Amino acid sequence: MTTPESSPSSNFIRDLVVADRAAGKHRGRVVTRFPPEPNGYLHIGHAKSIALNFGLASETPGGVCHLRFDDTNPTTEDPEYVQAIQEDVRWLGFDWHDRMFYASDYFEQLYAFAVTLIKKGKAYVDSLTPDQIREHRGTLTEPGRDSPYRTRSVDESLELFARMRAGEFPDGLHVLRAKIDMGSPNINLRDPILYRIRHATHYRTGSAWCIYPAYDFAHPLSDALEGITHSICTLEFEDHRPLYDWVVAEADAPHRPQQIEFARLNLTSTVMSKRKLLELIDKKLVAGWDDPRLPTLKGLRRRGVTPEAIRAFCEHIGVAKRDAIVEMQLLEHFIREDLNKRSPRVMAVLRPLKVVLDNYPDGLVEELEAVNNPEDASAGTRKVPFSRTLYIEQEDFREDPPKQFYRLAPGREVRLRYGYIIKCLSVTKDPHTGQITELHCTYDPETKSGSAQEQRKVKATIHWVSASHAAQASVRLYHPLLLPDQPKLLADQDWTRSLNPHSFECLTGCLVEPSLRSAMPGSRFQFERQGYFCIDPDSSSSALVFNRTVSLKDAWAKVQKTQQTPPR
RNA sequence: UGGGGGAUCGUCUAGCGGUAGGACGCCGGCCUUUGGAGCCGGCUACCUAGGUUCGAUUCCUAGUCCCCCAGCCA
Repeated sequence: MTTPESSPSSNFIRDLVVADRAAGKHRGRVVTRFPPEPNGYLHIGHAKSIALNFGLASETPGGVCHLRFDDTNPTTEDPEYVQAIQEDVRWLGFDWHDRMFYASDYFEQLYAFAVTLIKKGKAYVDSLTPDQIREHRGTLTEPGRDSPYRTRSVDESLELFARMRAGEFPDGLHVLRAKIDMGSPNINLRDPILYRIRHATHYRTGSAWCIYPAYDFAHPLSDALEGITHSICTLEFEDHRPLYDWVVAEADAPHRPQQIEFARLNLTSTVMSKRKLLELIDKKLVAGWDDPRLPTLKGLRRRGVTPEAIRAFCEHIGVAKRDAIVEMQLLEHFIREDLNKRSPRVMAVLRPLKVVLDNYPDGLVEELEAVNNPEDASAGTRKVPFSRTLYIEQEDFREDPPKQFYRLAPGREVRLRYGYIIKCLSVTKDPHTGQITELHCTYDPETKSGSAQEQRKVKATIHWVSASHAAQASVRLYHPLLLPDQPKLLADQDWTRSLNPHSFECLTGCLVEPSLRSAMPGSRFQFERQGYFCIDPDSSSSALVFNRTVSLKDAWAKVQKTQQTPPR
C-alpha cells in the first residue's frame, strides 16, 4: 500500500465520504464539484478546495469531480476568467475530463424549478423595493415582517414571474422569493430572494435572460442536476445549509446532495480575498493577476512555484472546521522540498565584486567540471569556464570579518566552488567613495577540485563567475506583500496601508554562468547558496530576467540576526 | 444581547474512553567543496470550572473566548 508519508492524512470530510460509501449512500457513488464563479483568478485558497474535491474523487473508485462555473451574475463575470480558471486547474494537475458545466446552462431548468415552487405556494413574487425588503428582513435579534405581497395568489405570482422573464419590468421592480419564515432566527430562511431582474448581457447567454437565479437557488439545484453527492464549500455557507436542503426538497429535485463545510485557507503576510486582490490589481498596486508577489495560481506559477509543491502543501495543511492561518514558511518549505529535488544547480552572482587572481596565467581558460544536481546523479555534469578575472558575491567578502564569518577576508582563504582555494592579498578601493572596487587574490594550483592533491580544507566555499564569460541578467526578488503583524490595519477599509512598500526588488547587473544564456523561459534553477530562481517570461536571450522563487535556508543570516540584536 | 460554527505545541494538524502523535518553526549536534541538502537530539499544547468513570483531549453540565450571518454577491 502506501507509505506513511504519502498516504493522505485523515480529515473529517474524507472520513465522511468513506463512511457514506460504506453505508451505500448515493449507491456508493462519489461525485464532487469545484464551482468557481468566473469573476476573478484562482488563488492558493482555491487550490485547497480543488485538491480536496478532485482528490476525493480520484481516491475513490469510480469517483468523479465536475468543474462548474457558477455564473449566475452577469454583471461581474467574464469569459477571460473562465479561460484562466481552466488553465489554472489543469496546471495544478487536475482533470475534469468531459465534465465541465455552467450554471447558466441550467437557466431553463432552474426557471422550471421556480415555477414548481410558485405552484406549490412555496415562492412568490415580491414587489417591495430593495430598501423595503431590507427593512422587512428584521435584524439579527429581531424577526422580520411578512411582505404585503407574500399572500399574492399563485396565479398572480406565476403571471408576474413570466412577465419578469419576458422583460416587462425594470431592474429591481420585482423579485421572486421563497416563502419560508420571516420569523426564522436564521436570516437566510427569511424568504430569501430566488430570482432578480437584471437587464444585463450575460457572457454566455447573451440577452436571452433578464432574470437571474440567486446563488442559494442556483447552487443546490445545479448540484442536484449534476448528481453531486458531496457538495463541499467553506464555513460561511454553514447557515445556508438549511436553505440548501429546503430548495432541493421543495423544488422536487431529482437528487439530494449533501453540503459539507470546511475552513478556508488563510496565509500569513498575504491577502486572499477576491475583493482585496481585485483592489491591488485595479489600483495598480501590483503588476497584474500574475504578479509573483500574489498568492494567485498565476502569480505563484510565474514566480516559479511548482504545482507539485502546491499540492503537497494542500495535502499537508489538512481540512478542518476551525479557522486557521497557515504560516507562509510552511508553503516555502514545500516549495524548497520540491525544487531541491528537481532544480539544476548553477552559479550566479547577484551583487558582483571583481576578483583578480594575480598568479593565474593571463589568457588561460580552464573548463571546470560542475555537478548539475547533487540530489540527482542522472542530471550529470557541465563545464564552467574559469579565468584570471572573476566575480564573487559582495557579501562573501568582509574587510573586517565579524565573528563566525568564515568567508573571504584579507589574508583569508576560501574555496571557489568546483575550482581552487584562493587567498585574498589586497583590497582596491575607489579613492573618492572608499568603496571596494576589486580584490587581488592568489590561487593555489595544488587545490583544484577533484585533483589528487586536493587535501586542504577551508572553512567556506563560495560561488563565482568568470568575468569574460558571464552573462548579464537582472533578478527580481520578492518580499512579503504585507508588513508583519498588522491584523488591525488589515481589517480596515484602509488595509492597503499595511502593504510592504519594498515587496518588489529588482537587481540589475547580475552575472550568471554562461550555460544560462540558452535557458528557456519558465525553466527553474538553484543558484547555488542562494535560492531557487526561474526565468521570467519577460526574459530574452539578450536580456535575461530571473525571478527568485524562494531563497535557500540561510544559517549565516540567522547568525547575523542574533549578532545584530546583542543583549544590552 | 438571535442563529450557526469553532477552541490540542509559536503555526497547521492527528486523536473517536487507556502513556497526546506528525509536520513547519525554533534550539543544539553530526556531516558537508552549497553556512544548501541530509542525519541525530531537544523544545513547547488538550480554553476554564465542575461532573460521570478505575481512567476524560475524547462523554455530560455550566462558563469563557474566537469566527460567520441583516447583498436583488457568491
